[in-house]
Amino acid sequence: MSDVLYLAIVTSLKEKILKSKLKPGDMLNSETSLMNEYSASRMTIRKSLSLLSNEGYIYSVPGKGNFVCKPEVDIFQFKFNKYDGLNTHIDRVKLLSVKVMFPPKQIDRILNLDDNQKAVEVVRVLCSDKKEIAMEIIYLPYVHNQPVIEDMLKFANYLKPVEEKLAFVLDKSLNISVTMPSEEICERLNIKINEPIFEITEIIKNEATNKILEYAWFYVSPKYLSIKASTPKDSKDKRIF
Amino acid sequence: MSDVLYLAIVTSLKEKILKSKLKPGDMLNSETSLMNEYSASRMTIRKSLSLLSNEGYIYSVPGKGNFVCKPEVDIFQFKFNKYDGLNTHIDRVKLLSVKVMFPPKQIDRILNLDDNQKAVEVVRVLCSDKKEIAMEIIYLPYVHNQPVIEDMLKFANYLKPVEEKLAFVLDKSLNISVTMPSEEICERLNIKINEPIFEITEIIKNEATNKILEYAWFYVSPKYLSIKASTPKDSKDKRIF
DNA sequence: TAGTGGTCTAGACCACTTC
DNA sequence: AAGTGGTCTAGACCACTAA
Repeated sequence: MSDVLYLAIVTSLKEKILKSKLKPGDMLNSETSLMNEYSASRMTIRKSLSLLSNEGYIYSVPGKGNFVCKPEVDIFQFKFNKYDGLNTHIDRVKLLSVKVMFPPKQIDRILNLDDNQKAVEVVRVLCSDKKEIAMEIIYLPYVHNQPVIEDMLKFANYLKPVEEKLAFVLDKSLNISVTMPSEEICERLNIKINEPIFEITEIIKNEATNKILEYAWFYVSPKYLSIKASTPKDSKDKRIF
Repeated sequence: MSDVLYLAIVTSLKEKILKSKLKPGDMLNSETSLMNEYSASRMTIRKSLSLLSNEGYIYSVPGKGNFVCKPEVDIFQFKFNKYDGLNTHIDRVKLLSVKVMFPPKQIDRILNLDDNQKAVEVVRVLCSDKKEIAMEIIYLPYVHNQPVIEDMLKFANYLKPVEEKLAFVLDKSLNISVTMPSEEICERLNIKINEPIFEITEIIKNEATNKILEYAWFYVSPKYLSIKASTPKDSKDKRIF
C-alpha cells in the first residue's frame, strides 16, 4: 500500500467507494470500528477521514456517523488571464483613450460609486507581434491620485500590484458570452464581418471591503482564446517556485 | 473570536495574512512557537495549519517551516450541465438520428477505439416548451448490448446512471468556443443567419480505466446559455439533501 | 443510556534542514 | 547537534443522536 498508515487507510476506503462497496449516502463504519479494522489510533483514523472529506468523498454528521458524498459532476475549472493566457503572447498594450467621467447608469450601478464620485474609463488594445488581438473597455472608481491609473499607462496587467497586495481577498467573476464584433472592433482587430467573437465581462471585487475594483469588457476572437475547462482534481501543489 | 480554539487560531493567522503582516513567501513562526503563542498543544496548532493549507493560504516544507502561499488569482469555477443548466428548462429531447458506424478518423483518434470497434453517433435536439433550443452530436464507443444506448432513447441525461455509478472517477473536460451556425442548425434552432452561437465540445472519461465514455459537440445560442464563472470560495458544503 | 463524532492534551519517534 | 515539520499513540471530556 503505502509506507504511511493514514494514507494506506485513505487508499483502502477510497477503493471501497470507487468499487461501489460503499455507495453515496452509505454510512462508513464508526471511527471505533475503523480503529480495530486498521489497528490504528483514533487520531490516525480521523486524519484519514479528514483527507477523504477534503477531497469530496465523505462528510460527517455529529452524533451519527461518516457518510459517502453524492458527488458533484458538473463543476468545471479553468485558468483565465487576459494578459497571459491567450494563445499568443501579448507584447504590447495600446492605450486608445482614458476618460474621467460620470459613467452611464448601468456602470454606475455596478461600480456602486459614492454620490458625485467619478469613474475612469479606459479603452485599450492588446497586441502581439504588431497585430491587434483583443480590445478591452475598463471602468474603475476614480480615486484622486490613485496609483492604479499610472500603472494603467505603464503595465499590461495594471492590477498586478493590487493583486499581489490583496491577493487573498480578491473576488473575480466572469460572464462569458459570444457576439458579433462592432464595426470599430472589426476594423481594429482585423476581423471579418461574419466572424463571431468572445465577449467577456469581468468584475473584480475586494471581498474584505466589498468594493468593486474593476468592471471590464473584453473582446477577443476565438482564434486567440480557447477556454478549456475540466473537473477539478484532488491534488493541489501550492508551493512557490 | 470563536468558541473553538483551532478556529480562533485560524482566524488570527488569516488576519495576519490578509493584513499583510505575513506576506507571500514569509515563514510562519514554528509550531513550537505557535504552541506558546496560543497556549495550545501541537496537534491543535497542526489542525489550524492544516485548515489554512487546505484553503490555499499556506504550505509547509519539512525540516524548514510553514510558509505563506503565493495565491492563485486566475483560477475560475463554474457549473455546467447541458440538460439542467441552461437559462430555460429542457422538457423534451428529440432524437434526430442514431447510427452505428466506423467514425471519421478525427473521432476515432479521440475515442481511442479498438481495431474494428464501431462507434455510435447520435444527433439530438433539446427542446423547451416546444421550441428547439440546442443541438448535440454525440459519439460513444459501441459496445454490444450497452444499456447506454437504450438510455439515450429514453432520457435527456442518458449518462445519469453511469454518472451515479462512476461518479468519483469521471473526468469531464470542455472546450468552449464560438462559431456561426451551419444552415442546418440555423433552421432547426430558429437562429438568424448573423447570430453567433456557442460551440462546446465535451469529453467524458473514466479515470480508472482511462477509457473515453463520450465525445460530444454541443451548439446553443447565448440567449439560452450564459457562462458565469468565479474564483472558488473556501467553504464547501458536501452534504446530501 | 450507549454510541457517535468534535475537540484537545502530552507525550513519543522519525526524517529532514541548517549550522 | 539543534530545530523543523510528519506521523502516531492513548488517553480525556464534550455535545449530539437514537432507542
